[in-house]
Amino acid sequence: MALSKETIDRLMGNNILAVEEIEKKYPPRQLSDTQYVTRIAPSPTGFMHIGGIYAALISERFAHQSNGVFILRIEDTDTKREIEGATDLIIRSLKEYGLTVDEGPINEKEEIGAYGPYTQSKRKDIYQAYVKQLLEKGMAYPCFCTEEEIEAMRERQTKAGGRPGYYGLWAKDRNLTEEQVVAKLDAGKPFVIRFKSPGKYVNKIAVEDILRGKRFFPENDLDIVILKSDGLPTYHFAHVVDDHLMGTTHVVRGDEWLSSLPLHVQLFEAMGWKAPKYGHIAPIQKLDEGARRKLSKRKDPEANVAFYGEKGYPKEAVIDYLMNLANSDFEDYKKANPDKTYKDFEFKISKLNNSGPLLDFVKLEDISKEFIATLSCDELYARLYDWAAKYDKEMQARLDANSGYFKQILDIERSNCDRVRKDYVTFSGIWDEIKYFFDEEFHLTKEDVMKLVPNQSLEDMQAIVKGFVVNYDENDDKNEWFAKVKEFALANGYAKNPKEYSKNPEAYKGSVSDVATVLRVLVTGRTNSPDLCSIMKILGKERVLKRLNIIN
RNA sequence: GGUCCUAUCGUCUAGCGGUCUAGGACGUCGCCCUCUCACGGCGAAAACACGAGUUCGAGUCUCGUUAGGAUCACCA
Repeated sequence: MALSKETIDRLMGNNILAVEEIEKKYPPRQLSDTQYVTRIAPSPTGFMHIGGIYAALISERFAHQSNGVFILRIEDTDTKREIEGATDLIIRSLKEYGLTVDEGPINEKEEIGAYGPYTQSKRKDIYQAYVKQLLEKGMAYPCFCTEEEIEAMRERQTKAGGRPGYYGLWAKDRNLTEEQVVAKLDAGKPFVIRFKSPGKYVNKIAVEDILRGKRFFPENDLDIVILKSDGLPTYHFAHVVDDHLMGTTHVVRGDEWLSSLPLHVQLFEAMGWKAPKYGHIAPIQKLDEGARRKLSKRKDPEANVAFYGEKGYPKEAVIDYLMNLANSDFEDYKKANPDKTYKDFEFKISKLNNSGPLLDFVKLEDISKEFIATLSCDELYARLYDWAAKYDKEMQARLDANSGYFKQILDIERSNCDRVRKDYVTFSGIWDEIKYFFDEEFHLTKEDVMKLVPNQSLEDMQAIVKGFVVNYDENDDKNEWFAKVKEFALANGYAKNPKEYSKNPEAYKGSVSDVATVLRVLVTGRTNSPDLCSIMKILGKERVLKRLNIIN
């Protein structure tokens, strides 16, 4: 019972594309069955969510691992929520994390790929052509209900204990006669186009999910809106049209879509198209006062990928962490293959957790630390510099002014030793670890020292300094340097090692480690630091002596 | 409320009927190494949500219960 051609033209206008023409422009891809086409389809509504990167990583791996195609499609059909610059941010974020898109927008103006446009607002004509086709087949109809009417209907439905929605007898515009439609059109009433669902709620359908296996749902019987009054499609319809035309083989998306799966399957069937395979992934969650919840865009700063950049987590660490969340055996792989990257790892989408992983910063920090430890001094310097240039101008200025000095500092126990220290967790945290190397940041007082070394008297500390200074030669290597410290310690009532001391604490003033601690605190203001001998060499004799003199 | 998803150490998880007195990683704790702190090495504590069933045998299969989560828009 389709409407007449005239009425459909009034509904849709009369310069609608022919669907045959469209289909011709989007030929099936020449790919084998084992090459997958995936996509991520974010909305430009604000910042890039870490969950978006997570989903992108999964889709990207899935596609590229199979020698397939990874598409970026911008879903900007909600003009009210759209935010200026958000598309650009999405593109930049993906790029930053090494998620290479084969097709899609590459900046605000250009795009790559033969199946575009990849921005939904630019595909308006395409959707409308298919809506018109559905109208012609009598599988869709105009609905003139106002938002208030729909709202009132929903209220009545829920009050009566029923299922809310535009379906069955509630779908009052479903069987409008041609005359009624024309009359409403004449009256200038705004309308939407709804899909005339052929489904029955009591029927059960089976749908295959690549992560979860076969699942059963009630058939969809909701006459959902496919074309909004602004002429743009809703997600459901755009998804079906785009993924058909673009040849998507696997739709990997958030599990919030699971419940509309019956609808999407039905839509594909109504269009006469083969539906893609679906995989629904659970969202990343966080622990909030003992309860798990989805990361909130508004409440949680860590939901924003920019957060990780600002903090200076290396992007490799973030990706490795996310990969670990997706496939926990990735860390075993990394351990067995330290030189390989996540791209060499055989990612298995079926191994994804179905309940939603919890964001764990302790683990991320561990991965980050391990990664930074693999960097050479020059690499670390370059990475730190890039970070500073973007997020910390003051730090950048310091690096510019003292690059050689910084490299010396960053190289302590790095290139010249087989086990690299893991003091640096993030780029933003490095400065705090090393700022004692800068006199303007070094304000140690006698009182500070006494607080930091409570088990040594001032006299003993002064004696240690005196004993150290007489023999100090800045050209000594590590062994010579330490031999002198030891010599002094032994001659002055300190045990030669902590074990000896703890065996017989009454016999000593402390152990050689106490001697080292006194020197360390005086020189660095901290009770822990990398190799003291190296630090002193970098600082230079003059400054070392000045610092040692603090307690005199 | 309807529909749907999920459930193994604190966290990420391995496990796909016997090889599970449940394995790994991070974290925690202890010991060793050690000039401090680290690094490294070794070790410990730490989990199958609960209840029925199927079976010779259940973490693994079925059903219930409970608890989390998602969804029910002219938002995606």
